Amino acid sequence: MVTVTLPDGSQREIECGTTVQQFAQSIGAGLAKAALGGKIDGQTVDLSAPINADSTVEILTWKNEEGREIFRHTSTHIMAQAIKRIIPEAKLTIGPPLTDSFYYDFDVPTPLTPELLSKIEEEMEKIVTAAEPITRAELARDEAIRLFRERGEDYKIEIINELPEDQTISVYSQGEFADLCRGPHLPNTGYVKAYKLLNVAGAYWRGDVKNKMLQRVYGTSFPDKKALKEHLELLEEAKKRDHRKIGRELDLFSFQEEGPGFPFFHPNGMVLYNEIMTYVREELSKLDYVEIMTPLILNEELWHQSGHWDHYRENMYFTEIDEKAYAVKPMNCPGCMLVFRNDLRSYRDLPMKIAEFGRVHRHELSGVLHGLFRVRCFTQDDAHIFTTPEKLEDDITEAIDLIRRVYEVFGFDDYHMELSTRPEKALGSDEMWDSATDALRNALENHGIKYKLNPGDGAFYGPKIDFHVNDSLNRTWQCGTIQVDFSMPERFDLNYVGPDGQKHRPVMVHRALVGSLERFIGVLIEHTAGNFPVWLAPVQVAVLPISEKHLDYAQSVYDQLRAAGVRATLDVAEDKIGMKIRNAEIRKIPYMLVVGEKESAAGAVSVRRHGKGDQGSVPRDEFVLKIWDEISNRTR
RNA sequence: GCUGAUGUAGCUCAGCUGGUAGAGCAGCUGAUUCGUAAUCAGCAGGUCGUCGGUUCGAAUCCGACCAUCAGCUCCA
Repeated sequence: MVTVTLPDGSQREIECGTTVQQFAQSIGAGLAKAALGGKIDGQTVDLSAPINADSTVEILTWKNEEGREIFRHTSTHIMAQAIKRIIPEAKLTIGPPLTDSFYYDFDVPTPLTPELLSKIEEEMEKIVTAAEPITRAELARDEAIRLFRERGEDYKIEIINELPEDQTISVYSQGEFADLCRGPHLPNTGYVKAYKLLNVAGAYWRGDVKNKMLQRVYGTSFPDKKALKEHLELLEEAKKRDHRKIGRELDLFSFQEEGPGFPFFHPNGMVLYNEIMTYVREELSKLDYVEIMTPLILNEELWHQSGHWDHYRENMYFTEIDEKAYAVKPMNCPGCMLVFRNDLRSYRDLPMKIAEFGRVHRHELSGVLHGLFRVRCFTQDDAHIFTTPEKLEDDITEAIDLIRRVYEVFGFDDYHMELSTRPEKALGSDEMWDSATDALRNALENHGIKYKLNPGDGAFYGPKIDFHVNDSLNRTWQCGTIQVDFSMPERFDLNYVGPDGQKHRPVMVHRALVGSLERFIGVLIEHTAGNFPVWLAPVQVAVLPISEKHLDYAQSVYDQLRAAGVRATLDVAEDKIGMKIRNAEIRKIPYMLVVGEKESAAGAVSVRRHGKGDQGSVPRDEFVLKIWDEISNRTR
């Protein structure tokens, strides 16, 4: 007998060699039915794995992330089996589960077509219906190599050869299909009741452009059809929030063939742009920032000095003026360096916080352009903080607080932070790196902030904290950032005069709150689905006269709103009120004021809130006060 | 940049195997003056992404280019 400890701390005695499946059965039939795999002492295992010693055991179901991974991993094998049946010469590579989907990469003689997907799905159906038992076998290295050589699976052999000597090599089989796989897997293929192949795409072997391009098939799967349907509807819903679509519908911005990757902001989009800048400026002035503006084009020499020519040339645009080489700035820092260096600085000036809404141009690969999320020209709400090593942590803390406050005002809670540390190729001494990394880490931990650690992912000039925000399809985009920089002050020979009368080298921090205004606006659009809070809405109020007879009164209401600084429109069209409301609703205007006979007699307005319907009639002055309050407080 | 897909009116889309383009919405004009998500009628709008080729004839077939979309991190 062995003693099994469950996650809740309770213990059970069971016979040695009992499988996870049997153990689940002994707890309850329901659990046994829901079980997808197990976890013995923290190690995920098949349901058929025996429990051979005293251990902690957890039964994994759809509710556990690991359970879902097992489920998706088996799904990817089923898909691979189906594809091997249709294209026998397809070579298997890797096929992992993702958060809510899975994929498998194949080396195939001709690219897969979307039409093939339904054929593959039909074949998968057969495999699922057959409920093929899935078996695990542990093989010696040479046996495994022989097996995959016979099957012509060159990539699997490559993988085996790279596995450490002491690694157990396991092969999972179902019917005629066998795959090198660590597992664990479901007991049979019948578990995967609902699945859908989503798309095909190219992907490089091991993600390296130098390698051969493989064909990747994406799919998703669920234990039942209902869950699959809900998931697909969610994807559909997310597409409706796509900022590119809403940007067109609300006439916020456009892209033109004449400038791929260079967004054109329309009047409505400019309102968002300017409101964001106004708000950020308010926050900056509270913290004693100063603001500068530096040129877009600067002599190429500067970029040699800054190191961008060495490290960032590929992404830069170059030009010539009076037969001299110039570059369009991809970052704002060098310009700011020149401003700092333009004067003698005292320790009394530090920390010196210099902000710039800097417009930068970067040559991104054509294939990665993506609406406002990935553009070739954007404005950063940049700032460079010149400080001393002693004050560094306080300045970082202030920046973190600022970023979080700003995100809160915009209604964001779906973001996470990542701390990136020293990469292989790095400038500066170990001590500098350690103290800067500590400053960042302490600032995070003193706030009790959870963060993801990216060892070796820092910039060559210093460690950083990045803020990542999720889009409607759960893709993450970097927005805010706080980066410590040892390199720039050195390269530009920046100094300040200390209390001792000697020259000292300042520490520099780059920081951006929303990052790229363009990207942030994109995220904001998806986050709100275009239903902006009143303070941001391009049009805040639509005044809708019932008929021409009420135009004069409507005009006076409109004038009053405009005089109060409210962005209002007056709908003078000869439409019925239903049509005017519909038009305003479609444009997602937060407030509609219906004015007719009753209102003009009472000096009132009938308020209709976007998406919420009629809110009843209020005196016009009262409405103006209320909306003014909402705007100036930036109510979410 | 690479792989695949797509490109027809401002928007959304139709146009089978080649026979010189069509709808709805939006726009304009007129009628209607109306109470909380679409009043009626008429008009106008496209060198079918660009350039080249095949053909008596190309939106349709072929090629190149441009743009857009998905993917190119998840390690058996």
